[in-house]
Amino acid sequence: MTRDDVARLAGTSTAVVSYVINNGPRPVAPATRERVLAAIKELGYRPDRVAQAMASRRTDLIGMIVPDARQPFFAEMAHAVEQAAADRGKMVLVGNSDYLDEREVHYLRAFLGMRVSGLILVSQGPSETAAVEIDAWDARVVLLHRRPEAIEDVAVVTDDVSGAQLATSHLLDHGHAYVACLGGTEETPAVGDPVSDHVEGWRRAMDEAGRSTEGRLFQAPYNRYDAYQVALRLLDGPDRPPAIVCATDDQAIGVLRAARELRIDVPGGLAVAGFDDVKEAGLTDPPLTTVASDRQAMARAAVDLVLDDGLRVAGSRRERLKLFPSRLVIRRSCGCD
Amino acid sequence: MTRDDVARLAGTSTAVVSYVINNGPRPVAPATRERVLAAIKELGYRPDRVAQAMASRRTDLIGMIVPDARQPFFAEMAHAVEQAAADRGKMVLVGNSDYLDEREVHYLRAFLGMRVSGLILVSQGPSETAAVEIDAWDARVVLLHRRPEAIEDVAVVTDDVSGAQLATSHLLDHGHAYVACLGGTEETPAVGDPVSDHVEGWRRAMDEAGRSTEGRLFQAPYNRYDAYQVALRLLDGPDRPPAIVCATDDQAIGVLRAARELRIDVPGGLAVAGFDDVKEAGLTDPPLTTVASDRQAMARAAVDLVLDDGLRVAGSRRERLKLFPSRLVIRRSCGCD
DNA sequence: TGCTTCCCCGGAAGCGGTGCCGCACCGTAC
DNA sequence: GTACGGTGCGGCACCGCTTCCGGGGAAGCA
Repeated sequence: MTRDDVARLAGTSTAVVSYVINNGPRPVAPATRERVLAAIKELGYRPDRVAQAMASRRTDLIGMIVPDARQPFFAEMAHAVEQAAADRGKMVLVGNSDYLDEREVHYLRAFLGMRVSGLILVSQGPSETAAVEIDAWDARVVLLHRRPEAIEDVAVVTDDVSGAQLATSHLLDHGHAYVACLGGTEETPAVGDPVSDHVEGWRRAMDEAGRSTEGRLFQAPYNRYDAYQVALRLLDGPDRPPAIVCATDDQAIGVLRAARELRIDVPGGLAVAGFDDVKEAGLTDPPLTTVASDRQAMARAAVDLVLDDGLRVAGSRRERLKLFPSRLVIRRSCGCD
Repeated sequence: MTRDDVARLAGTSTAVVSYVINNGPRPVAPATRERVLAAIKELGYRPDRVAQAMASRRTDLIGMIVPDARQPFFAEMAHAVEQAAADRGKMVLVGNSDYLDEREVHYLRAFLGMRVSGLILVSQGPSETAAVEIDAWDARVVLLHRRPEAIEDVAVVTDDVSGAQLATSHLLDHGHAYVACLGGTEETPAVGDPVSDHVEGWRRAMDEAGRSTEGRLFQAPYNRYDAYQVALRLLDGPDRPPAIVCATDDQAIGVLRAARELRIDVPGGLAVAGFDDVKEAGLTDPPLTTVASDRQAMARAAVDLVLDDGLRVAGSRRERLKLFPSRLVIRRSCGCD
């Protein structure tokens, strides 16, 4: 089934079939349109998207790369983006980098080669190869959630510094001597990594309260399983911290699990706060106090930026930034209630 | 940058460039090949995948449709498929149907229009529209995990009946008077729905042990959040069941959470078993006894079937089935240890 | 040396659409 | 009756790549 068949049956040219399918670029007389539509239906004709993409040099695809869609936060993010894109008639292809630069670039190349109309990148590492690939293709990219230094493109991120500060202060307000911080795995996380911002926010809050941060920053991968292992060791020691802010909810869930294992009461013996407000945060025991931002709105912003020409704005990195506010969601793991 | 540029720089024809890129279909003299490769590198040429797809009438894409990739089970399944496909040089596009027939068909059409080389369908509802769409396109489809009656294609599924039977018997062996079952939401789940098989397995085990199943089957959506709500009501009643087998681990997690809320000790006051063995099952409190199957192998089988011509086999539905065994993973929620 | 045979390579015809450009036809103004 | 503007369609040149087919040159053989 090709346009030719349709054109023949409708007794028109193939051009007219195109005009009808795309509502343009030239008008078609109502009667002709009807004939074409009828022929399409009769033959069960479906335009070949590949051929359309080839000829029109565009697609209604958006590529999205995330570190690992099995983690709830990324899964929810991807879902939000999918919805926002669907609202604008676009489809999202998502690829998992598995926290590997190499796979990130692999998907980047693959998506770009597929002529996606834009790319939403929830980056992981330093992404230097990704950066060169991006401007080799002169691709339309928006960074979401993380903002690696190597990549200059427009970014949609949350105010992680304030968020962490909020959470830390809140924990401090509960009267704890200090608050430990569970960051990412990197010794010195790159600028643009939300986790480094979390750490920064935590530092500020601690400083303001006049507490030392010395030796109170711990490292764990962002997922609950590894964080659980780390927390097991951390909480079992002699100087167990009275409170912990985590860089992600998933880590916090691991901490909660470790605390239960060790029969440490939360929040009685240990206060915990997370970050991201994943859906599950409401169903942990105790429910997790965490830092939220408007995921829907961020997804929409990212999609809008990538589709409209919001990307090509000039200006410094700071200006090419869409910063969403963080707010504290108080549940019970902090000691409230 | 097109092939023409490469050909010009290398001093060959465009055909030769193709031969080099694809290692065929005709051989190229080593010296020529080198020149072409050098030109490609110098220009930073990347073949246009869309044009390749258009000309060759194939892609290295596999479409996959799942109900909701935010649920751990589907996320893990998708990940396994992604890996299996990557091993064979293919890329997977995944779409979420959100349990809506309409969106399932939407993705089906979209993927088919993109000329994917095959489709792996983790279906949800009855999928009748999906079925007509599939043979309208004469698409290469393999069903994974679920097997709606409307779709005739080859399926890769687990032996859910035995699995549920195993789990139920095990719970019974712990001496409980009976085992309740938490199934899906449908009054009469369609044939091919694993959940209906779970229920069937549960029935058999109960029958064998001479226990009545009357009024002991309950309904809940497959996710932890809704299952939690259902469990809250179920467990709070006067005749709380002594043991429950759930149709999915996610439901079981919801049940565990509800039990904790109600201060019911698991497994002391309530034994629980799940189904699927998602990663998280090892990290619940208590760790979840569940039914596992080899997800890796199933993913590989699905990918192999969809890519090779395993699909076109004749034979009855029963013959067009790849059944993977279920095995019981004993942890602590059942009362062991 | 003349004729096959084989190996490499190039020309060119698609793949299934898009969309520019121009033509034919009709109605209106003069 | 001729000139003219507008409207609706159709011809056709692409988009960038694959791959068939055939030609030309070198090597092999008599």
